[in-house]
Amino acid sequence: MQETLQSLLQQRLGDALLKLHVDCSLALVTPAADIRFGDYQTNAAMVIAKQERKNPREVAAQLIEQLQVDDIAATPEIAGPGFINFRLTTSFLEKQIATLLNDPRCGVALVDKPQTIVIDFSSPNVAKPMHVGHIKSTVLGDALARIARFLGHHVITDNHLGDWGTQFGKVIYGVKNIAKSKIETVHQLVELYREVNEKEEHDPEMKAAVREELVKLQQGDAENVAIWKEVVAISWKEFENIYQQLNISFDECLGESSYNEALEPLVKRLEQEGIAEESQGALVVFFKNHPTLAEKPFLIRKADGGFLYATTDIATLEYRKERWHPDAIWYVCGMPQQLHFEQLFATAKKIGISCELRHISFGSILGEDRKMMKTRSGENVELNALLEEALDRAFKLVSEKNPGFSDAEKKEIAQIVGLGALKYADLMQHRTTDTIFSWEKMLSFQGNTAPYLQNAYVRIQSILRKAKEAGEVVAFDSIKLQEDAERTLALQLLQFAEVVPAILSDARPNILCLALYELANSFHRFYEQCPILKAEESVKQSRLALAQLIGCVLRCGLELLGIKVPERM
RNA sequence: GCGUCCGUAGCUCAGGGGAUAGAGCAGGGGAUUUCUAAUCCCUUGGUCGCAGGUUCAAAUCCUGCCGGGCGCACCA
Repeated sequence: MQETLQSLLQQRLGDALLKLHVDCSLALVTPAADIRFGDYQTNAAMVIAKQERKNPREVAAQLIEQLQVDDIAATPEIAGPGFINFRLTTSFLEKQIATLLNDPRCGVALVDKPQTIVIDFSSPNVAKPMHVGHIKSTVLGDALARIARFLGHHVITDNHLGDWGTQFGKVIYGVKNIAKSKIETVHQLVELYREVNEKEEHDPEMKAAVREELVKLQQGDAENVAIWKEVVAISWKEFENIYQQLNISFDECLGESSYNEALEPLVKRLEQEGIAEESQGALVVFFKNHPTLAEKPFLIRKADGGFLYATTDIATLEYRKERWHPDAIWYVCGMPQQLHFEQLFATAKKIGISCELRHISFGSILGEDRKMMKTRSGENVELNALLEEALDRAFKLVSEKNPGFSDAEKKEIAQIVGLGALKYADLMQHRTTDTIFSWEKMLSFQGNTAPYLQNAYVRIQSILRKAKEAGEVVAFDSIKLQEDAERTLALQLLQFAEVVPAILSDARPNILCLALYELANSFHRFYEQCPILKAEESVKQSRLALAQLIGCVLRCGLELLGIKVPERM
């Protein structure tokens, strides 16, 4: 297991505590809260002082006497109420940074105990277009999958498509009775659905006919099944196009329809086992002694005998358990569905499914008016339109800056920058905070945005290209950290190994975004202050190597978020 | 009504027991014959919704209140 700076210091602290015969798991080494306090700090003395009713600064002094860090840091200092501050030596940082060169993992260790994790995300509904509401689940789920895989976990991504349900009665009725020509797009399906929906309101006969079509589908009627399959295929074609643009793929796309056969026996079993009971004509699961769910029954069969998405979700859970024996299942799904997942997980407990179940929820996307984002006519904003606008805006941006690029190159760059900006905007905030959608902000070159990070990368590549053209053969074997800017960069580069593993504990890619932003910011400062190509030979070598390393970490970090980097922009 | 999440600078947000609460934008002032200024530097701006409590230490934990979002039986 590779050490990070933090774990190394933590170990040294542990050794010192051992010598003092103190057992204290709360004594933590953390990155310094402020550069004035050095590189890392520990509150160990204060925690121990509390336990043993001693003076914290005295405890700190004793601790420092036992701390063996002279090979890596200056003598630790006591500060404030009893913090111990560590300042790593430059030579140690230089030594450590050398291990990063040529490391494709940028210093990030694999986890000790790989887990099998099923990640359920995206999950759009068939016969409807994907809209803004799907983007967070899709982008966040993909990023988490990439990160978990990178750390060595066995990840199964599963797109739980909404490809079954009452809406198909209407769609099939529409296809059979209303459609004038062959249906080829999701928009036509939506139109059809809308028309049927409106007409059946004041037409009981039609309502009955719609219902009949649904029943026939559920009973396996050949014609209706064929229409259903066609509808799924039309939808999938459009989804696939979006996923392709977003560079997102799935191991499995087991939609709700995959579990049709399992529902009946499942419900019977739950009833027999006394887990579910009848109530007001429906079959429900009660959680009688649960603090908050006591009065919230979980409906698994309607009074009319139909099943619900709760039913499908239980069946899906059992299927996943059986097929993959996962250690964890993550549901990347919006906040409004919290109650549903609490109920689902409580049910899982009742039926003896013990793997870790997490609802990874996230905030909504709001318009600049702070209300749910809608089009002027009050409809959901379609994802297709959103992607198109991202590409458009990015294309204009590139064209302004680099009119000389060919259209093909501009398009390629627009794709990377525009979609990167869109994804990054969904990942850079704490996931539960609502996002206020703003093209201007996400495409800005200032602040914590994808273009800012991509631009840092592009500048690095430009320098490396020039170096190559000038015939520089860079021996990336030694980095000398002379300037403050260089030292800061080295520290941040080494801390990448600490940040990435920390993301999953609370599913928060935003901490990676922040770290990358700070790295890019430090690079830009370094870029202003420290000439690279014009520096004298030995310094040039070191700075080129440092720049290359920054580029690698930026690229690696952005890739973990599902974002690409351009070579020019 | 019950549940749940949230209230931090003019705006958008970090920070979720530790030091003097941080960024970006906006406002003010500077830097460019460039290694891509799509950048950088300096600066103004905050009783962390309010009131109690726990603690050596609270924006952070607990309780109450105020204000908002979302969810609560046959949609997903």
